[in-house]
Amino acid sequence: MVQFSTAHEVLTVVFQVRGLESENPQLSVLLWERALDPERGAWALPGGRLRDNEDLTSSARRQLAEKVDLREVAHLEQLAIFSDPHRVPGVRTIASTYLGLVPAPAQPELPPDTHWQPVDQLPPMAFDHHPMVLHAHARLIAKLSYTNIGFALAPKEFAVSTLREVYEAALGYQVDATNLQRVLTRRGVISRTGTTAAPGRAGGRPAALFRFTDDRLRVTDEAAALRPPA
Amino acid sequence: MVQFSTAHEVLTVVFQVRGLESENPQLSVLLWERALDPERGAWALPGGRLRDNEDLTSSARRQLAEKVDLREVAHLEQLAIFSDPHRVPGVRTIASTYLGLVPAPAQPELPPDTHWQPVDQLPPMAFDHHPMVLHAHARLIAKLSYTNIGFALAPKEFAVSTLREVYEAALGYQVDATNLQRVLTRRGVISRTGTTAAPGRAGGRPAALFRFTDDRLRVTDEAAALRPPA
DNA sequence: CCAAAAGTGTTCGTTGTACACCCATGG
DNA sequence: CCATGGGTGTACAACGAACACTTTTGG
Repeated sequence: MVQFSTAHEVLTVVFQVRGLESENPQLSVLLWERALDPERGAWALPGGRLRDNEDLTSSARRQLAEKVDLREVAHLEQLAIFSDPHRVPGVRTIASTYLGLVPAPAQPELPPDTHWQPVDQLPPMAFDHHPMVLHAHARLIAKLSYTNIGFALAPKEFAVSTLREVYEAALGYQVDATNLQRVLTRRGVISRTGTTAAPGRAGGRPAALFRFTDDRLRVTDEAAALRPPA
Repeated sequence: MVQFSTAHEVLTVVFQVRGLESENPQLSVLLWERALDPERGAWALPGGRLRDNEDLTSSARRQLAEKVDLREVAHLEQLAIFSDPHRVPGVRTIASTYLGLVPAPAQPELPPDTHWQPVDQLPPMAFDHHPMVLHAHARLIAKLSYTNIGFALAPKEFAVSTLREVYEAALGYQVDATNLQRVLTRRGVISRTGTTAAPGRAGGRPAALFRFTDDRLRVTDEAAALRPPA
């Protein structure tokens, strides 16, 4: 029967803000370089075939753990399905894409063919993986505005200035630290730990430390317009 | 090989606001009643197996056209994938769900086993189709707030009071006609046609007619917070 | 001229942005 | 005591909700 000649793969776009302590932190994607044809030398998203006894989310988690030894994914969500019959050569394969986020300080060990690539300098990519990254990035930018999704990118505890760097890297434009704090505090997204960080060698007032109130995705700005009557 | 024993189906949650000219319009879903086991007598979403040479969107369109003779779908978008290995008995089947919207005046011919069911009075449903409908409804409610998605539910031309009924049915709560007009006009979502509707027999000022400016989905309230600097 | 339906205007609170000003620390 | 970075306060504009008021029709 024809309907059995279709395979299903799961591909995950994993983002992390890297270089926080350096001059310019950057949002980066996890990619691996294909050693074999087709598309030898092109960069691909981590993932692979779906197994019989697992659902898609488990599969995404397993692939990341097995193939790139990455277990510190703080958030994972479905993106779109790519189903063009000719998106890859050979057996027809439908791809389910996921968005995965890794907190900033984590530095997992990576296999030699795997690297973090800044999202604004993507290398030539295999198959239809390039639009997948763009789609994931767009989703991340949107959700930073109306959810607490930043918890999955930021360190456990952080100064507001650090959080600003995380947001700037992910959004791709400058953010006012003052207002970032106000907006996120008003929404209950972040809260003070009570402790402070030591100032740098140049002096300056010690920064109050914050943490994200929740470590699960929450919508914090439900409906801007046409909300239910009070 | 195990990975070939998986089938893929497309299921579409089709919504329409019905009973606009009557006393209480309701948002309704298109469902058909299963005549055979498993789940005989339960209500199911329209859809079916994916063919070799079509992508998911084409498949959804084809299924609706073939099975329920429904061609007037004004908007169609991907929802989630349901991939629990045991979500249906027999061969493992992954379900891709779609949200479809049909404009209010359209009254397509339906097969005898197919009906429009009000979303707040859903009958017992087959497999995992019930959460799919809830998911689609939540998506619709959210998008009514920050996109022009109403174009796919409303008639071509309409008075603001009619549009209010559409929004109220879809959202499930009361909406102020004054503010609905202001918000949608300010965003450029609707615009006047220049013509007016004849008043009813009880009199009253003739209503100005509007239309949706676009007939494709557009985001009209991009980022409420953390938007790029001017 | 009155009821009914539609449309306009006004007020108010909330949210988000921009920016000036004050605070705490190291040298 | 001053540079540096952190934090608070204030002013302003935009948006949306609520509601009173005016306009236009049929009887």
